Amino acid sequence: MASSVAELISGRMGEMPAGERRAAQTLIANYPLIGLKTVADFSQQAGVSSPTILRFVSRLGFHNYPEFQAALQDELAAQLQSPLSRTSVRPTPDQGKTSPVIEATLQNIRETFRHVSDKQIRDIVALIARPRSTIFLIGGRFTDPVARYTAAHLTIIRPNVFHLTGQESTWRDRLIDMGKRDVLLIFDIRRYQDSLLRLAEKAHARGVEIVLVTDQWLSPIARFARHVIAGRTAVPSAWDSSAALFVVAEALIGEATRELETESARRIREMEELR
Amino acid sequence: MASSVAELISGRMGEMPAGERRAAQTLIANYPLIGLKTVADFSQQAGVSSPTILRFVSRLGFHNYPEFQAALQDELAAQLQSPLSRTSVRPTPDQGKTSPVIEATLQNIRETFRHVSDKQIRDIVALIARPRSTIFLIGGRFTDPVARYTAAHLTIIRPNVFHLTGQESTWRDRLIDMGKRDVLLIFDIRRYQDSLLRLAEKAHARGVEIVLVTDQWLSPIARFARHVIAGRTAVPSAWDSSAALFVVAEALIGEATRELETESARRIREMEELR
DNA sequence: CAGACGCTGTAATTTATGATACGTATTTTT
DNA sequence: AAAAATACGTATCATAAATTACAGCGTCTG
Repeated sequence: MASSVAELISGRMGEMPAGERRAAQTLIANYPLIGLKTVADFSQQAGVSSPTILRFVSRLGFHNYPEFQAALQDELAAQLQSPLSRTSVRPTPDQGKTSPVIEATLQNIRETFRHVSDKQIRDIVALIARPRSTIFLIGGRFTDPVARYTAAHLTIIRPNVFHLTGQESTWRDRLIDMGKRDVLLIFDIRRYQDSLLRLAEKAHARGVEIVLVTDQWLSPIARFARHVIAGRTAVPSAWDSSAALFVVAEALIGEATRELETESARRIREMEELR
Repeated sequence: MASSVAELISGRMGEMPAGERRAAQTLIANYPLIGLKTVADFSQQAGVSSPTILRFVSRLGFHNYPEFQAALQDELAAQLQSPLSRTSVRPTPDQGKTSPVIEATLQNIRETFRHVSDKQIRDIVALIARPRSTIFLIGGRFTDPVARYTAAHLTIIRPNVFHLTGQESTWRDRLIDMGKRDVLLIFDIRRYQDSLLRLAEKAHARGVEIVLVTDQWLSPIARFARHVIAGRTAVPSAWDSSAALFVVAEALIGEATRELETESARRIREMEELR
């Protein structure tokens, strides 16, 4: 079972007539992007007619052109997810023999921050650092600890930070305290929890600014969120990894601390004195 | 002159209405492949209608959808051309590479696992997976969330997992339940907490096997611990980073799950049925 | 509270894309 | 060298995709 389209091609290049071979060569030379464009583009680039392209694709075993494009996209998706697994590039310089799960985790963190812009972080931090707003935090079954971690730090650098804890009914009642100036920071990865969605919906209805940290498949809460950060969670293990979300949380904490530098320094000093 | 589409998006995300922002978030989360599919696919994935996608694209400054796709393809082409420049061809080229704090975090994780031997992990997992023992978990001010996270997972794959929560007096009383067969998993980084040290000492006196996950300066609890894992926590920020500890926890969870594969599968199945 | 504005989805419209039929050219075979 | 078979391109068709028009809805504003 040939896995990649490129493999398929090199396997059957021999049996192909001249025109189709030109198509094959063009595709390999611009792999795989030319295959994602239209048949017309592809045919022009290859210097053949569009039916030739279609025959070529059909010879590869695909029933129609979109099916062929879907295969290319899937490959590309897999490649972009884990750049290190590319067959062409195998840099492994000194990172040597850490376990695959750890490597995947590191890659997830990197990849996550590739998709998060500075501006996004700054915008969220601006919300978090806004002195007059109250901040509520909550997470799902496995991510709630990350929410707690974040809360533990934020509560030191600024007032009015509350982690929504305990029974669902308990924090549902806290909705009454939330208003337009306030911020709800939610961590939610699949399988997404209905209870969190309901909370987000109601909070949104009250005008609360919702910040969502989720996985790359986006929790349905994204619908109500002002800001969404999508972290990578896939690792070769029975569980998803929340490490990337954890690092996102640390990044937010770090930036918020810098933002609130003077105030937080004062708070910390006062706290020390209270011991 | 904004070069990348991702950059464009993060620049204008703020001015966008809710629906278009959802589109933006979905695109960023699956960058850039979802943008190469059809408008219908994109809209469905984002949970909005196709006109919203078109308006979103138009707001980014493109005159039509194909033009937008062409821009994405050009980016992708540049990226695929020189795989090694993946890190340099970034959505936000203004910061060069990932922020120093993130880089330090990644380095910490890697460094941590360089010093942790497979045997160490295996020994600890053997303890955790021992069916007859009860497992208690606890952490310090900032690391307790990591303990909770670990507990949340372990409690799924095996019985008798307890996170020591609430007041110090509460968990001190749980000491009475701890015996020689049991395991106490402690997370503690500086500034080390006296309360945890006292707990560890007493548990040790009762013959409990203590596993300590700490920072590289080793919590005093190490004196009582059967196994110690020292993670790196230093980052250029106001706070220490617990990310390495978090990944250590995930590694333990992952290995324990594999170890208890058959039993945990059965438990998970039963749990599903109980819904 | 009424009116205006802006956002969003449904449905109709237009565009362009993939697929097919057929005739011509090219190669292969005897 | 002639006939057969295969390959290829032109022109046409069907269909799927992008686009536009419009109406409903919610949200701010005076």
